[in-house]
Amino acid sequence: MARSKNTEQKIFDAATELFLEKGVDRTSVREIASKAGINLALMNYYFRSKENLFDAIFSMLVKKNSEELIRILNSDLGLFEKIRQYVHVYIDMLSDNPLLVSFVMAILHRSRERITEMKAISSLYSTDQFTKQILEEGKKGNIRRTDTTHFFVDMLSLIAFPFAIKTLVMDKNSFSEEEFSEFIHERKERVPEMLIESLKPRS
Amino acid sequence: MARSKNTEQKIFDAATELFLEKGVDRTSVREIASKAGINLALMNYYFRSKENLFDAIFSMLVKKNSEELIRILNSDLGLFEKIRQYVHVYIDMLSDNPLLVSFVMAILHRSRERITEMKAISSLYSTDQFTKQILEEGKKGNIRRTDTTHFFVDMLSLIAFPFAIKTLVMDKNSFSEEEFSEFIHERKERVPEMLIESLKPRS
DNA sequence: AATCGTTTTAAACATTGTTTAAAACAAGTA
DNA sequence: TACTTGTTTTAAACAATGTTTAAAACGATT
Repeated sequence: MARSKNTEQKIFDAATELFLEKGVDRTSVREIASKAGINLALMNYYFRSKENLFDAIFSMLVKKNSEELIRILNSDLGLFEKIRQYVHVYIDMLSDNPLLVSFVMAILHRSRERITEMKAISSLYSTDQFTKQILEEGKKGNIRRTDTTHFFVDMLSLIAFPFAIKTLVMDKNSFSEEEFSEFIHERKERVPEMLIESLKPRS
Repeated sequence: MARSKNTEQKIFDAATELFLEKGVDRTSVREIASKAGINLALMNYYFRSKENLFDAIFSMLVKKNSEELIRILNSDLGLFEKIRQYVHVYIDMLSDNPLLVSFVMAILHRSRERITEMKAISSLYSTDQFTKQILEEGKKGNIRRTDTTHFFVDMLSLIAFPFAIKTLVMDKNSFSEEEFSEFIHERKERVPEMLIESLKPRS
């Protein structure tokens, strides 16, 4: 049996917090060990290396946060309502974990060559159903014919980027944390309307 | 006189390339010295520390790339034409330096607490003229009344974020470098039209 | 209480950013 | 030339990093 309740989990939790807060490369193993209250070498005992620990944490974060989003995309909601729900849930999720975007961005830059092998990433890719829906509505004439890749990128950009530049936005507008939250809250209405507007046939 | 042509510049150039490519924290001083063909200790002789060298490089990159953008924002172009030019020039600039966005994103996460003191950043803030223009056009009824902060964030998001997730977009769509360039090229028309559309009075 | 596999520990290792003190150099001065 | 002065370069050492190792401590089974 384990001597203490669950050493592996303690390492995992401490590292998750530190990685999100300070970034992987600026978090030392000794810092993780100290926060978890364990011996330095136990990190290498349970996870083979710091990089391996990071991979595990990254996978967990992506999986935990992407499942509900994928469910919405693959649901049989109407297109406009689906867009509204997706944006709403996505922004709420990032509001709960505002460091997630910057963290993922940093990772995309940091491990560019390893992206393809990071299985967790591909779980974000299930847009087939959503893509088909846009194309069909286009054929029916209910919306403008739209490049689905562009549209999805537009949607992700409007949702996620503001979190990545949170510091800049707060600094420039002298926002408090509450004011930034309010700003983000407003985007839950604004972004879907903007996206839907861009889909409606030209008047 | 300097023994070799310009050691300081050689360090600066080598570090710039490596920082953009691999990120600051994953670039060692010995690697910089090796690439620049100089002794290890010269980095600390010319720049006081690696962090200091990074600050100098970051300032240079921001200044070099932001001047033309600020000029456009403060010009007396009509609003729609100004938006078209801004997006066009910005995307061209990022196309020439596609690692810039990820680099800046990583920095925003990495040095969150130092952002305010990074003077270079504030040079991106000169949006007063642009903001005033949007408000005035709104009053005149030429466009919808729009929250200027939201609009500027929308614009930046649609311009910059696709570069940050370049790897994902290429991976998902099996894009070659050329195809990604073409994709980005298309956004130079798409993004301004989407933004302008969102400003036009509801039909 | 003896044994076995698992978990934890302290110590050492190579590599990182940084500092130091001496050497090498260019330019001016006698 | 020979000598001095200030700048630039060098090699070596430093503390801190991620990692490995071998031994100790532990819990469970016999």
